[in-house]
Amino acid sequence: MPMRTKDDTKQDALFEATVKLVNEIGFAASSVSKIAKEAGISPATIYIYYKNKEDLLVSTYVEIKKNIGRAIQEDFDDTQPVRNILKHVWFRMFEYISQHPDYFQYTEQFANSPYQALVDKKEIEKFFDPVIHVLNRGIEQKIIKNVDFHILTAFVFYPILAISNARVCLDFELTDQSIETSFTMAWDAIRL
Amino acid sequence: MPMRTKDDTKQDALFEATVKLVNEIGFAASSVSKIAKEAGISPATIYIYYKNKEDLLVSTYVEIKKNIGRAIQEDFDDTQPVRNILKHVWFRMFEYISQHPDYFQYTEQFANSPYQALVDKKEIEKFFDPVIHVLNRGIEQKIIKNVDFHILTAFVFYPILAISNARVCLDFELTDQSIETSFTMAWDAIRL
Amino acid sequence: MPMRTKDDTKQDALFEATVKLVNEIGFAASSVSKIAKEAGISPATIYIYYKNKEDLLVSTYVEIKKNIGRAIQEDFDDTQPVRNILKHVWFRMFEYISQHPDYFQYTEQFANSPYQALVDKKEIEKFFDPVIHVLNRGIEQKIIKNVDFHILTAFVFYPILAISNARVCLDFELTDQSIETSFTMAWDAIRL
Amino acid sequence: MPMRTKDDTKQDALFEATVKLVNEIGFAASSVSKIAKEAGISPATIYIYYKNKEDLLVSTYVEIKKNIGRAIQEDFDDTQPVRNILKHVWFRMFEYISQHPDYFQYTEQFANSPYQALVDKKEIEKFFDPVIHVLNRGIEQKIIKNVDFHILTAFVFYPILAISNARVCLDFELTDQSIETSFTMAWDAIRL
DNA sequence: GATGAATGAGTGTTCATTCAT
DNA sequence: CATGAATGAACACTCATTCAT
Repeated sequence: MPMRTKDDTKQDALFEATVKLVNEIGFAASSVSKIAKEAGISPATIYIYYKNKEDLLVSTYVEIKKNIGRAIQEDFDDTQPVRNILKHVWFRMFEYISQHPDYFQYTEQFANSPYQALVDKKEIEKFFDPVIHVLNRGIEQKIIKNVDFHILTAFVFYPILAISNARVCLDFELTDQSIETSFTMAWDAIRL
Repeated sequence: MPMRTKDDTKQDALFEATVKLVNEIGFAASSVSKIAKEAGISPATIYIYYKNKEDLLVSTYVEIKKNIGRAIQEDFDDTQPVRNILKHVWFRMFEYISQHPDYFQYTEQFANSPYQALVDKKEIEKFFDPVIHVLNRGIEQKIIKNVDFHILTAFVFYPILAISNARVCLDFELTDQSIETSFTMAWDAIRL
Repeated sequence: MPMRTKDDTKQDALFEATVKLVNEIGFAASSVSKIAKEAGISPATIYIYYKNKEDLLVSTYVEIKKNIGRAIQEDFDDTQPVRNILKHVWFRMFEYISQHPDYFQYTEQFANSPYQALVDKKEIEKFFDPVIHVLNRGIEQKIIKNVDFHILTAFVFYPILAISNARVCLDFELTDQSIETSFTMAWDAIRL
Repeated sequence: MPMRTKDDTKQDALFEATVKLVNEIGFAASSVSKIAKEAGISPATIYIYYKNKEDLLVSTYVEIKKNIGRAIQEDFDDTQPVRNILKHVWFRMFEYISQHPDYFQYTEQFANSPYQALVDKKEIEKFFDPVIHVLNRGIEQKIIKNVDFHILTAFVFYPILAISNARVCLDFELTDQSIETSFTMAWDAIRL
């Protein structure tokens, strides 16, 4: 949590530099000084905006998660049927990852690092509350299988990550048709 | 030309120490000397068994993947219907992850680290050939949706990881019933 | 943009420590940490002033060579006859080596180490240009034998090193008379 | 001083490997294991033939010096006039260095390393006794300047090293004529 | 005699962080 | 607010040497 002060451009540069470097050379190799150099500032300056390296990395993660949460809730229409809403959210998420593969990749690396333990899970879940709400509604309406929330997301959203990962890492190409099919598969998995 | 012989227990200890430490403190923090200390040997000794740190980590990963591949092919019966085989494999994998959460978690961390790029993907895929074969058979028999292999696995196997991850990281409990349901969901996702 | 300024005394101490240690324990044994300890600074600090160990050693060499070049050109009088100039230079060099046996010994060790290959030979030769000029003048005036510059210096200056080396290493004593004779020998070697 | 045992070929290989490696990568970088690998034997085997690394390097040096001493005394004819003998020796030495630039370069590196202090100077000088004898005869016969032996060799033999070094390191070419002249210069330097 | 395994001590270098300016 | 200088601690790795076989 940065203590917002004068120079927002520095903080933005820092955010971008962190994501870029972690994607390029990995978590372990992304040192404070390298990030600082990438952002065009002094290593010491980082400690004005963030408590320490951990804080920088965690804050960057939370920031991206917030962005994703915001993105999938754009044009969110609670009056629609459950399937429509989920499809909307699903495509929004897919789109976000496609447009920001670097942000997405950062979260993937982060989520499998020990830093993950330092994140306030409640704060993250907050960003995704509306989606949880819709899933619960689907269960109540006997449209969706009555299983734990974790299992549902494992079939709805986790595959997006897997597919995106394959796309990013293995240069695997996706047609519009197969994206459409993918959502159908997600829906088939959870619907009653 | 006689000589002192290589000590198999040392290499085993090294394997276990690597997995344990990476799980406990993460990839980045797992230094060669810490791994050596955990294994009860000198850091220098590691370089007798492995070319360098990278080789140690990659070899450990490949070893686990090989184990998983072996595990899911136990009692593999190609004469069975596609669904039965997949269910068998699915449960085998679930069981393996449940019994070796540390091995599994290591692969998860590894797969999202920059080391991942160093693995010979073909070698890994080899271990999972029979499964790929069954999926293809399902497609030919018009039992399974005709989409890319990456997408199919994203819905069949990736959710296992997500669910297991939740179990490991969030102490989320699973009933036999919900495991059963989970496979049904995987199958519903991919079946025609 | 204020900052802490670089400490000139540190770099001087580093220079002296490098020379001293290389003379005492040799090139191979002079590790970065030993040099740092001798200079009274942290090993890490060296990397603020020099790119790496190689840079430290090469820079130290070039610095000494520059000093020698400067020393032998003091009171250099181009209007004098060739022999007088050479005698002046010869004695200046002899004096420098006598007064700075450690600097001189450093260059001797360096010149026979693999680091030698990393030095910009042109840059070094620049420091000795006037001397080369005088030798050429002597050749033109038919006072000095018309042979390659390398051979001339091999007889004029290289013996100084040999004699000085003997003095430093073997505690061999030199009288003023024998120094005088030594120059005569150098001159006899090259004069026509 | 190796304790000559069964396998002389191993010791020869060791000698050649040591010289080769020191020339290629320098003194500091020439580790025992690298030398062993170059010689095609185990590092441990070196300790059968030599007390330690130092012993290996020093013995190799002494061996080469002995060879040089032997070489310059070939066809040595004590009945000849002083100048003829010196010329003979001078050319023999020049020839040896030309034919064994690697051996020569090893001695140059060694003589400027701290190992040099470990050599029994008397033992080396022994190999060159006849030459010293001739120089003394020249002084007695008032043919050669009456100065210390170190100064005489500094002008007779040291320039050979300087010229050879230039040849080896700087690809500087020598004609037969200039070799002839070089000896004349050496002689001019020391003759009365 | 000869080996590869094994290691404590050390290598050059980078780290996250602090501090005087 | 922002900096480059400074560092103790750690890094991955190699060293010379010993030892059981």
